[in-house]
Amino acid sequence: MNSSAHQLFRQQTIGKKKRERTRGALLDSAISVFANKGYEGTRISDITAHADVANGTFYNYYQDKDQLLHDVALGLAVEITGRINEEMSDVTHAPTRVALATAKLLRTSRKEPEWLDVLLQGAFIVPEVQSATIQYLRQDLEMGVDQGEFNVDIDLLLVNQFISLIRVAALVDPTMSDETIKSTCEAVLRLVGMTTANAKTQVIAACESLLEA
Amino acid sequence: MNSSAHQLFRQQTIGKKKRERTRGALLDSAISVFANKGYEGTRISDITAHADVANGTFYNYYQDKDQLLHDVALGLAVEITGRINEEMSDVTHAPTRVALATAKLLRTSRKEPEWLDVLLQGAFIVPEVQSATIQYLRQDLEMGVDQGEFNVDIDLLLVNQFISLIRVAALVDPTMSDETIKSTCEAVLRLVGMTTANAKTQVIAACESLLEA
DNA sequence: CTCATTTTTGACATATTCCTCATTTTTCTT
DNA sequence: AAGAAAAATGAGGAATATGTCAAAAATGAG
Repeated sequence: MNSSAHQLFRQQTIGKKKRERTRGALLDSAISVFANKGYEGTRISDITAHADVANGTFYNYYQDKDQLLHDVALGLAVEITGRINEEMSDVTHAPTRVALATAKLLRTSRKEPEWLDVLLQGAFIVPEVQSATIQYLRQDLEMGVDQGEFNVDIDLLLVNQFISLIRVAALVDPTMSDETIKSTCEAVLRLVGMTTANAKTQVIAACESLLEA
Repeated sequence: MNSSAHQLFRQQTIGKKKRERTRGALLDSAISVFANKGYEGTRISDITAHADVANGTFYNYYQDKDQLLHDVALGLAVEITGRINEEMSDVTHAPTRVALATAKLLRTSRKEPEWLDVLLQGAFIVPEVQSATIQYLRQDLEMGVDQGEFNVDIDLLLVNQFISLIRVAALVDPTMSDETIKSTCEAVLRLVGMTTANAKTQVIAACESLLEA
């Protein structure tokens, strides 16, 4: 086995001691297996087989699947939100930030569909991952209200509605076409109270560099 | 065992032959167990124990869990959408229909949280249940566009976004407060392109008889 | 009530997964 | 290169689940 396209955690552990490298292999394998079989449907042996290590090796690193999901999903959350926020450090217009972040996230999912899948599974199971995921989003939403662009109460329900629109995009169109990305960006802007027309305009402006047509 | 509050399928099979009554008991038990342990996490023995029948009895009725989920979720879909549609047969204003249907569905979930939970699990796993669930919704959405009230393209993505907002309400607030119901109704109307203000007005008008405050 | 038919039962054989740990292999420091 | 420490191994015992079936029990039509 060990035929993952991605290498997120192994990349991070190159050069380090064997212990960290094996952990990286387990984490990378967990991404693939969780994404393909779902968290519940995943057996420990699926992960060790995928990582090309013996069954017992798993238990040198984790006590159970939950701990593994925790580490994997949190690692993904840090990686993904970190990248996106970095790339948007100079954007101060809230609708632009929200549209851009959504588009960038969904584009990540086009390249690495497993990442978003596992991140979202984690966000709905591990509270700590949910917090990490929500954190930046909530800031941008409140910024939008302060700027008078968004017209809606920001609460836990709204933030979860937002995340669920992301999830649906990945579910309905796993190839994540530009069309799906644009539609989703527009939908989240409508959700936060922008008009259909404004949402369209914002998405075109914010994503012209990211997307075609 | 057999301590369900609800009695949906047993109610439907009272007076019929033993075979149908046992099937009803299995279906009712499946609702409770699927809702509490999730489809993947459910063991056949959980269901037979809950239904107060022997292990082998399950196999007199179903070959596997999938078939059971199919029957349960489809039965719930028919029951729930049937009731709601009947109660709205005289409503022709699309925004009112959508707000009302959403509010009624979520109120059902307050009384029988397990029903909506299992229905949605089914909708994401069994294609036939998804079709049954989407059917009426899509009609109302297209009606809203024709009436010039909704301002958005109706496609599979949108319909799934709609359903996911329902799901989130149940997830974030299992008690399903009036507040959550109203917020969700407003969110779905914003999603289909109404302004925040219009959405609020519509929800108040449509749901004044259903909800307090 | 009778008894052929239908339905239920639960022990059991099979299969799967988990987790441990004594042993082997690898790592890497000196 | 030697050798102590670290890591990996995989056989196997314990626990859990599945699906079968001959026998027992319940049903309900006449």
